[in-house]
Amino acid sequence: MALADKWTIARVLDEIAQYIELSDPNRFKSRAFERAARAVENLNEDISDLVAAGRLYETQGIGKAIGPIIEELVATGDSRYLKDLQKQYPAGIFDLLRVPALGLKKLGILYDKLGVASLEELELAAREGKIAKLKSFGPKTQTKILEGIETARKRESQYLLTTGLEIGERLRERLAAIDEVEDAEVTGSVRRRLEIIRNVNLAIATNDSAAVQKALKKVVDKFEVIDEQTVRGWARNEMPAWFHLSTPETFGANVLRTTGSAEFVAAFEKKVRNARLTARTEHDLFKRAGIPFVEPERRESSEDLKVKRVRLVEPSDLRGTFHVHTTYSDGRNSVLQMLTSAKDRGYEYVGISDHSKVAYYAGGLTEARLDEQQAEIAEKEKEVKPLRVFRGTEADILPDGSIDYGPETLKRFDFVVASVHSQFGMPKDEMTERILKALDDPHVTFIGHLTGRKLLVRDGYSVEFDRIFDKAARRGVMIEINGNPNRLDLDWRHIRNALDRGVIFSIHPDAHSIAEMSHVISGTWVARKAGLSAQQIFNTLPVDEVEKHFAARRKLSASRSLRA
DNA sequence: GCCGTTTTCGGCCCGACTGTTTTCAGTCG
Repeated sequence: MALADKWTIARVLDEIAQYIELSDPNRFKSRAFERAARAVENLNEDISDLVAAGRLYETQGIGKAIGPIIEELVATGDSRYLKDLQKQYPAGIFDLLRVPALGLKKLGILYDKLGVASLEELELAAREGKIAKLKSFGPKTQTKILEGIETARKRESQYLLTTGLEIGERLRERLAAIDEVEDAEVTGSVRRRLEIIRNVNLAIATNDSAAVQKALKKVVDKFEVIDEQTVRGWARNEMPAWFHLSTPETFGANVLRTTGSAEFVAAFEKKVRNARLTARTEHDLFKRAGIPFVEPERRESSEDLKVKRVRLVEPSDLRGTFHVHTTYSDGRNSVLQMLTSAKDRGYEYVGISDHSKVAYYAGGLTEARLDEQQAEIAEKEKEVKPLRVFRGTEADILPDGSIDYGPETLKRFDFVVASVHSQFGMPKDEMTERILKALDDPHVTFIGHLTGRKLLVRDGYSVEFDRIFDKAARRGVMIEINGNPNRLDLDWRHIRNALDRGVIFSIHPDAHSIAEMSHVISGTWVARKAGLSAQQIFNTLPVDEVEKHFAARRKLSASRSLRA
């Protein structure tokens, strides 16, 4: 029984690579550790079996230095090599990577020459002008770092929704275990599925708030009583959690009020003329108020009280999905593993799309590798019948707006996800023209992650949405709702506008592993926040209609290239 | 550090951008 599995080992090797990059001028040394980490991840065999059989060193990328580290991890679950490195640097030094323009090399120099290992020390050094004087640094870098610190600070109090969901659910379970707690529910921006949040809220029903307050002290590390009904607490290194207490009889109002948004709640209370309605559940509260129930995702503004209620799309409405990567490019699971996970989700169809040729950094496929990939799909799809497997690609939209691979190769695909992966800094008009030109290519089926944003890391590139939506609608090119929790791109705030202009959406996981197939769920949050029903999502269609659509697109691209 | 030799050193996935440089290193995708 191994004490470390391949994922743990890969993480250790990656961490070692980071430390080496800090200190060692030979960049290829850290690369070697990264390559070994990827090699370990891609093993198809149990790593402890491999070690036991003495065949570890047959793996490409594992040699006489990294091999023993892996053997030690398998045997003891620990690495002395990593521990020594950790001792040489203060904990948390890698947090500084959140400052844009600061990479591992610069971080290494800053620590070496100035002893800088925290945001505060970095800011002080920059303000005193010490950074500009360092070799290979200068005044512009120093200014950039100061700006970067601002960005990092602003983001420090913000968290991804998925983090809030995890913390909220954990707290809810612990609350539910307290005797005096009748009911507990995660509310606030987490319940509204807002993509960026600042805190976690929980509504608690109890007849003994004193006892619950006492018990809460054991649930969190830090604790502050705001008033009789409200307690704020913090778990170590986590965002603040607000606990809102009420009697079981008024729990419905408690849930409504603490779910928010403030604007929505105010509109609700105005509508019922501030009558003090009591109800044990939120649904009862709506009923007593004579207002049709509003899904929590749809409670951002007062307008949400007025719009016509529709049944919002749910994950179970999706009959398949697209934009799935495999080990052929930068995915971590094989073709068969990804197909199997689609089948296990009960899908009728799935579309595989590895990166295109120019995406070297992501292992983009040359035409020769594409042949191999398609041959493997043809072989493995027999094992997952009746799942229908569509052949696709995530093709780069090149800086001039043309699509990577060119028409001869693009013809081979059932669908093409076209995405921007380079030159993010293009001016708005150029970036817009670039995407508009991509929409002219008849091979393009979907536009992937339209704005390229990475939540809390970088803003998306700026584009003129109206022009892109209009043309996408005219050309019959669909726009992806990328469900990766780090992206959630397109932003839900833009979707209603796109819909009014005739755009069709499709919810994709952008999955790089089996686990990431569940990103379609976060994708549905975006769609629900925008008020979309199943009828407005392409991949709720049954497989024969999807096939029909692709066939029609192919005919179109054939006729257009004839005319050209 | 790993690999693979025209076997014990030299190359290692690309390209744009930026700021620091007189020719290139670090960062980002």
